[in-house]
Amino acid sequence: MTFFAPTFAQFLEAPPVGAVLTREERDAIQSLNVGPKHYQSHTVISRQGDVEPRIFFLNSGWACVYRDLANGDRQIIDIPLKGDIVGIRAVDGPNYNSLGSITDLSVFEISRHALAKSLQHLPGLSRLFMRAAARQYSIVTEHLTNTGRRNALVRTAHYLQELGARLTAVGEGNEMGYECPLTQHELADVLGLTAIHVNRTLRELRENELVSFRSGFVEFLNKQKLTKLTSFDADYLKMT
Amino acid sequence: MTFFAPTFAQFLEAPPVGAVLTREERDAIQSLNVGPKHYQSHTVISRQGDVEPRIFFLNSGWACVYRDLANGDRQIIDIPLKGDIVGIRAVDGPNYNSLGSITDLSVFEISRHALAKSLQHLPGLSRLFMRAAARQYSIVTEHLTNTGRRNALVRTAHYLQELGARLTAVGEGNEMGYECPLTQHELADVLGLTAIHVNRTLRELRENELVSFRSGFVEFLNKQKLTKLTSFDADYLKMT
DNA sequence: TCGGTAAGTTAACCTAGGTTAGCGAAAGGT
DNA sequence: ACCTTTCGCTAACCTAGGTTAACTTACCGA
Repeated sequence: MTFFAPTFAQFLEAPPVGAVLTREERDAIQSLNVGPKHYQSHTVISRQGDVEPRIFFLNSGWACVYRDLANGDRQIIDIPLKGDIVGIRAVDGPNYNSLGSITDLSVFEISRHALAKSLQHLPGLSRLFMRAAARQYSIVTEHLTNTGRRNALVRTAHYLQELGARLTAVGEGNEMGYECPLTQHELADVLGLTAIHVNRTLRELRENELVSFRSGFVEFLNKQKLTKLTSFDADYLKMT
Repeated sequence: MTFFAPTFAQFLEAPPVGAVLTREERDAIQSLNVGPKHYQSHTVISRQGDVEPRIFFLNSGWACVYRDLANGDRQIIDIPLKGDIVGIRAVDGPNYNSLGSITDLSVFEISRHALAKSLQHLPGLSRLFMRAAARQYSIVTEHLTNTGRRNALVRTAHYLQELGARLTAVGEGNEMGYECPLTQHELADVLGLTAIHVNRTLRELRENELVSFRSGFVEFLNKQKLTKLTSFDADYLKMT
C-alpha cells in the first residue's frame, strides 16, 4: 500500500483542520522539518502512564485513543482519522490515555516542546490548535452523551454516522457509506457495549434497513430514516 | 450569602489554574477590567444553539454544562466548580452545550474576542488556557470511561471522589467530605442513570460503609476501601 | 394554616444488555 | 496440508438497571 505523502503544511491546510497559512506561518512550519512516519497496524504507539513528549498529526489510517482499566476492560475515547490531531497539550507530563494504530498509519510526529516554541510568536497558529482542541472536546462530549443517554441501537447508529461524516469531510467516504476496518470488538469498546451485543445491534440495524456494517464496509441503507432515529446533526464536527 | 470577590488576576493565580503571572500579563489582565457577575441558582446562562461570545470563569458556586436531547433526556457533561473555566474556544459560533447554575454563582465573564486579542502577544497566557483545556479534556475522558465501562456502584463512587478531589484542591472540601448541593436527579444526569437507581446505589454505598451522601453532604466513610473499589487516582485532575 | 411542589425513599415488576457457550469462516504461520 | 487464532454469528440464560407507582418529608408561598 502506498500513501499520499503531503508536507506537514499541506496537512494543516487540508480538512478537517483547513488552515489558511500566512507566508510566515508556512515558513515556520517548514523549518520544523517533519516528514511522515509510518506504523504498522495494531501497534501501541504511546502507553498510558508513559511520559509522552510528542504530538501526533494523523496523515492516513485509523488509530485509537483508549484507557485500560484495572479489571481488563477498556474504553476507547476516540478513533482519530486522517487529519486529526492527537495529544494537543501545553506541557509535558505522563500520558493519561494510550494511543494505538488500528490500520497501518502515516503520521507527523512533532515534539510538543518544539511546536510550542515555534508557535510562540504565531498567535494565528496557536488559535488553530485551540480550535482543533475545541473540536475534539465536542467529539468526546457527544460520545459521552451517546453512552450516557442513548440505547444500544441509537448509540451504534449515531456513531456510525459520526464516522461517516468525519470521513466524508476528508474525502474518504460519501453519502452511501465508507470502508471501516473496525472489528465488532473495537466498536464495542468505543460504545461501552459487549461485542456480542454490538453484533445483535448491527443485525437489527441491518434488518430495519437503516445501516449495514458487514465485511469492512458501512453502508447507509436509508439515511433519512436513520437520522430520524438518531437525531444526528454533524454541526459538532465542524472546525467553526 | 456573601462571596469572597477576588480580582480576575487573583482568580487565575489561585488553584486549580495556579498561574504564575508576569508583570506584563498581570497588567493585560487588569486592563480587561472584569468584575465578578452573579447569577441565582437554577438559571440557564447559555443555551445550546445560541451564539455565545463569552467565556466564563467560575469564581464560586456550582454550575452544570449539559446537553438536552430530543426525547427530553439530558446528559450533564461537567459540573464546573470554583476555579473552573467554561467555554474555552478559539472562535465564536453557536454553542453546542448549555450552561446553567445549580447554586448561586459568581463568575467572571469575558468576551472571547477581547480575551483572544489581549492574549495575542502573551504566549504564556495562551499556554495557560491550553493547559486548562487539556485538564477539561482529561475530565470528560474519565467521565466517558466511567459511563462506558463502570457499573452504577463504582461509577457513582468514583464520581463522588472526583468532586471531592476537585473541591479539596480549591479549599472547599477535605479528606472527610464536602458539601454537595446536587440533587439525586442531577447526579443521575451526570452518571447516565435514573434518579431512582442513584438512590438505590447511594444507599448501597452507605450500607457498605464506603461513602454517604445525605442532606447535602458527602462523607467518606472509608476512603481506603472506597479507592480499592473505584481505583480512583486523582492524577487526571492536575494542571500538570 | 393549608396547599402545592420538589426531593428523597421504597417495593414490585420488567427489559435491555451482559454472560456463557458454542458454531463456522477466514487468515496466517510452519 | 495442517494448526491456531481471530472474527463474526447465534441461542439460552441471567442480572443490572429502568419503569411504575406509591408514600414521606421539607420547604415555600398565599
